[in-house]
Amino acid sequence: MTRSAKPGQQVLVALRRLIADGTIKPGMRIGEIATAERLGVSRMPVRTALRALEHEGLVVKLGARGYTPRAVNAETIRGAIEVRGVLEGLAARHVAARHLQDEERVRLAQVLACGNAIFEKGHFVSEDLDRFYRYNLDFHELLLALSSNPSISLALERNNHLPFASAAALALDWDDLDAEYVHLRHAHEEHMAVFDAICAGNAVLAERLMRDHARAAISNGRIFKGLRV
Amino acid sequence: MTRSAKPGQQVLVALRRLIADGTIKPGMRIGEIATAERLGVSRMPVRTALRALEHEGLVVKLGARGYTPRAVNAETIRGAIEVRGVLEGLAARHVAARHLQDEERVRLAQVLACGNAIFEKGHFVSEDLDRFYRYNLDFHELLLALSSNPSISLALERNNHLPFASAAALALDWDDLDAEYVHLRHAHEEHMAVFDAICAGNAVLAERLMRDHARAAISNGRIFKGLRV
DNA sequence: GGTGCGATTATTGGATCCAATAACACCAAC
DNA sequence: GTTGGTGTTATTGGATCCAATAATCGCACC
Repeated sequence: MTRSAKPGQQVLVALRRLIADGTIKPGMRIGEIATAERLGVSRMPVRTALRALEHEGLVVKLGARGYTPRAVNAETIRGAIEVRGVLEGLAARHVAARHLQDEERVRLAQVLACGNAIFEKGHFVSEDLDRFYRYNLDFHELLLALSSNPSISLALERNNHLPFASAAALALDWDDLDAEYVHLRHAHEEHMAVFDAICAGNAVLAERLMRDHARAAISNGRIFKGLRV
Repeated sequence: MTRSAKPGQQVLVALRRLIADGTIKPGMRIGEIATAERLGVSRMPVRTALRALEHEGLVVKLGARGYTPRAVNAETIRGAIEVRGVLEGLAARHVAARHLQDEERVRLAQVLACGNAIFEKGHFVSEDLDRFYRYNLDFHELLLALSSNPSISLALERNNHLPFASAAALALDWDDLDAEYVHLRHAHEEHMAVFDAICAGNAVLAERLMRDHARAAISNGRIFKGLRV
C-alpha cells in the first residue's frame, strides 16, 4: 500500500478493489493473516475492514476459516436494482406528495439543467460521459435528500456497494458514443418526467416513473457485459 | 455480565438493551473504556460491537469522542416502517408473480393455519400474545424467503434493528387482551388477504395489500406509546 | 482398505500495550 | 476582558501477544 492515508481506510478500499476487479474471486478464502501481510499492515485494520464488508454484504463468513466474496450473478444484481427502484420510487413519491419549497424545486431544476446542457448539442464527446455520470449521481442523491426519510438512504447503502447495483453504475461504453447518447438521453428524459410529476404533485405517477427508470437499467442488458457470470 | 457466552455477543446484546431501555439516552457519550469497564470485558469486543451498531444505524459516531445512540423520534420510525412496507410489498409482488410450487404454497398455508388456530376460540389468553408474535414473525420471514430476492432481506436488516420498526415490534398491550384481539385479528386477516392475492397470482394487489399492512402499523398510534418523544 | 479417533497446526477472537490525535484548560498577551 | 496559543490529558486506532477453537492430517483399529 503506497497510499499515505489511514491504514483502516486503505485496507477497506484495497479490499473493495481486489474484490471488484476479480483478483479475489468468490470461493477464494480471505484470511486475516494473509491479507494483512499482502497489504503490509497489522491484522487489526484487516479485521475491522472485513467486519465492515460483511455488514455491507460484499463478503460472507466461512465459519472459522475467514471470509469469501459474496457470489454475485446477474440474478442478484437484477434483484438489487429492483430494490433500488422501489426505494427510489418511494423517495419520489414522498417528494411529490409534500409540496416542495421554491428553493428546493429550483435546486432540482438546476440539476436537470446540467443534464440538458449535456445533450443540447446533439451528440457526445468523451468528456460528456463524465459529465453525465456526475449529473446522474446528483439527481439521484438530491431526490433522496429531498425525500425527508433518512431510512431510505440507509437501506440503499448496502445495495449501492454491490457492483452494478447503484445508480452510479452505468456501465458506460466508451467506444460507442452515439449509442450511449441515445441511451443516456432516454434516461435523462425519464428524470425530467419524474420532475414534472413531482411539480404536478402526482405522487403515484412519480413513483411509477422512478421504478420504471430502474427497470430500464435492468432490461438494458449491456449492464452485465463486464460481469463474469 | 454474568452470561457465559462469548464476550463479543454479550457486549452486543448488552449495548442493545442499554440503548433500547433508555439507560443510555441519545446525547450521552458511549466511550470504549467506560463501556468496557462497565461490562467487565476488554476494550476490543466493545470496539467491535460499536462498529457493528454503527453499521446498523443504532448509534452514530461523535468525531473522536466515541458514539451516542441515534436520536429516534416518531417521524424516524414512521419512515422506517414505510420502508419496510415498500420492501415487503416488493417481496409479496414477486411471490405472487412467479407461480409458487405446491410445497411452497403449503408452507405458507401452514403458517396461516397457526394464525387461525390462535383466533378461532374468539378471545385471547396471555400466552396467545406470544403465539401471535411467533406466527407473525414466521409469516413475514417466510414471505421474504419465498421472494427469491435476497437483496430485500439484506436491505431490511437495518430497519429491523431500529426499535418499533421491524415486523417483530408489535408493542403488545399485555393488559388489554380484548383490544389486542381485535387489533391483531385484523392484522391476521390482512395476512390472509395477501395469501389469497398470491394464490390468485395478482401481483399488484399483493403488493398493495402488503404495503397497507405496514401502513396500518403506522396509523396504529399505540406503537409509539413506549417512546419518549 | 475404510473409518474413526486423536494430535497437531493453523486461524480467528480477546487482551494488553503503544502511538497519534483531538479536545480541553490554563496562561499570557493584547 | 477577551482571544489566541500552547501544554496537558483523555480517548480512539493500531500493533503485538496470548488463548481458545476448529479443521486437517495421520495413525491405528476394525
